[in-house]
Amino acid sequence: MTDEIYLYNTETRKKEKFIPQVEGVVQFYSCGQTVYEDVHVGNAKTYVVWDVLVKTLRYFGYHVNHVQNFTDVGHLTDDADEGEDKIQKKAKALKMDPMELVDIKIREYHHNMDKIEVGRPNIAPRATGHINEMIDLVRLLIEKKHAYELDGSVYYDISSFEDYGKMARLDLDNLEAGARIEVNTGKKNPGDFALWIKAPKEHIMKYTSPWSIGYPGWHLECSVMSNKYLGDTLDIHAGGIDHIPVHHTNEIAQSEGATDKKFANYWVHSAFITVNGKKMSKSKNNFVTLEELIKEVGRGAARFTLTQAHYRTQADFSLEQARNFRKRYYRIIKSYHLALQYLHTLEGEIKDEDRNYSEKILMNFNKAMADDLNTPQAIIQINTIAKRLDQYRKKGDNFQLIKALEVLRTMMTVLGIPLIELKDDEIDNVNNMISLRIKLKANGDFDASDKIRDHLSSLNYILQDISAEETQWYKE
RNA sequence: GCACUGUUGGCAGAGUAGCUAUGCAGCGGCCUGCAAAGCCGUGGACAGGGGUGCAACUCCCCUACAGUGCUCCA
Repeated sequence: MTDEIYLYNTETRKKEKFIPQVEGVVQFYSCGQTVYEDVHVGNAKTYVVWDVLVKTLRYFGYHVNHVQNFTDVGHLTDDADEGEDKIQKKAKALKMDPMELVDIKIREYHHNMDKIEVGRPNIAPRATGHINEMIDLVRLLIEKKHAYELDGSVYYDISSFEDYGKMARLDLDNLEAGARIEVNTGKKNPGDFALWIKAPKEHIMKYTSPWSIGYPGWHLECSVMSNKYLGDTLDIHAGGIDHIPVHHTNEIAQSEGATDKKFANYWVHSAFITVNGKKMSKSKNNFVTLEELIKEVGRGAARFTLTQAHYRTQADFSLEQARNFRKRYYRIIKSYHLALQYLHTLEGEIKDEDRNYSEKILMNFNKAMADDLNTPQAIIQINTIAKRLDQYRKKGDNFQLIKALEVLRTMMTVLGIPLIELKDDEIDNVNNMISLRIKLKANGDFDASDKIRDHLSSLNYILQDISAEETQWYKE
C-alpha cells in the first residue's frame, strides 16, 4: 500500500511522516503493565491504542515486531529510591508469593485483552527474566561514567548526560526549586535515579549483583528488553503520557548513555481517560475496571468505546457514555446482520456494477488512519457504510451491498472492533420462529407472539416489528 | 511555582483559512397490539481580547479557565 503514515512525535511535538529504519519493518516497543492489580479502563484504552497502531501499520503493509513488557519487579510505591515494591506489597497482603501474583495477573491480562480484541505482542518479556542483562547495563553505565555506586546502590548521574530531559522539555533548575523532595542526600544531583537498589533484609524479591544483594530500578527493564529484542534504535516507542517526564526520560538517558545511539525515532504517547474531568487512576480510586465495562456493555461495545476518541485527546469516561456507545455499536451490527440475512435468502445472479462509492469510503478511512490514527474520523466512515448497507439492501443493489460489506469488514478489523457473525442455520431458525410469530400476531394471539419474542431475546436475538408482516432482527 | 497540553452545539467528539462533520439526546411528522426500531423534517457551537489575511473557528500573540506532569499510576 502506498499511503504515507503520519504520527505525532512527542520529541518534536509535531506530526511527522513515518519512515522506519528498514523499509517495511517496524521495531515497536510499548511500555506494558506493572502486574499487581486489575486492568482498568484507562490502562485498557492505552493498550487498545497500541493495538490499533499495530493493526494499522500491518494493514498498510508493514511487518511489525511489537514488544511489550510485563513489569514484575522494581516498580516501587514511592519514587525510584524509596518505598516498597508494588508487587511484593500486594502479594504480602494476599499472603502469596510475589511471582504467584504476577502469574495470575499476567493470565488475567491476556484474558482481558483477548476479550477486547487486543492482539498479543510478538514478545511479552518479563523484567525478572532479564536481571543479568540489567546488571550488565548498569556495569556499562558505571564504566562510561554515567552512573556511580553509593552504599550498595547505583545511581544514574543525570549531569553526565547532556540531553537529559530534552524530550520531556524538563526545566531541571526549576524541578530542583519546585516540588521535588530530596530524600537521599548522598546523591550527586537530586534528580539522579536508582539503577540498582540495595535490598533491606525483609525484602523478598532480591538478586545478587556486584554492588549488593538488591533489585533493579524500574526504568532499567525497558532499556534492556527493548535493546535485546529490537536493537539499539527503536522505530517507535510508546507509552502513557505520564511516562514522558520520568520513565521515558530515564530510559533515554540509560539507553543512549550506553549505546551512544538514538534510542527511538518516534515517541508516541497516549492521553489519559478522565472521570468527571479528573484522571482515572489507581491512587485516586476513581477507576472502572475493564471487566466492569465489559459486563455493562459487552465486549464489542467496550472495544468500540475505547476506540472512539482520538488517542491524544483526553476523553472523559462514564458508564452512561459507554451505554451510549453501545447503541452506536449495535446500530452498526444491526445493519450488518440485516445485510447478511438478505444475502442469505437471495437467489439468482449478482450483477457487476459501479463500486466507486464504497471504495471512496475506504479511501477516506485509510486517509484518516494514516493521519496519526484518527479513529473518530474512521468511525464516521463505518457509520456511513452501515447506512449504505441498509440502502443497498432496500434497493436490492446486491453487488454494491457485497462490496460495502467487504469494506465494513476491513475497517472493523483494522480498528479491532468485532463484528458478530451469523450462521446460515441460525438465520433460518430465527426466521422460522419469526414467521410463526407473524402468523400468531395476525390471529391476535399476542401472548404467544410475545413469548416467542421474549424467548429469542433471551438468546440475544433482538426483534423489531417494522409492520404487521415484517420483523427485523439482529443479534447482540 | 515551573513545564506541557487543551478550551467546538444538551452530551460525546472530528475537522477545515472561505460551504463544516458524525453519533446520542431534543423538537415536529409518518408508522405502530405492546416493546423496540425505522423513515422524513428541524433547531443548536467554535472561551475572551488583539494581530496577520480579500477572508479565521481554523495561523500568530496575550488573558482567563481546565487537565496532566514535577510524587506510585497507561
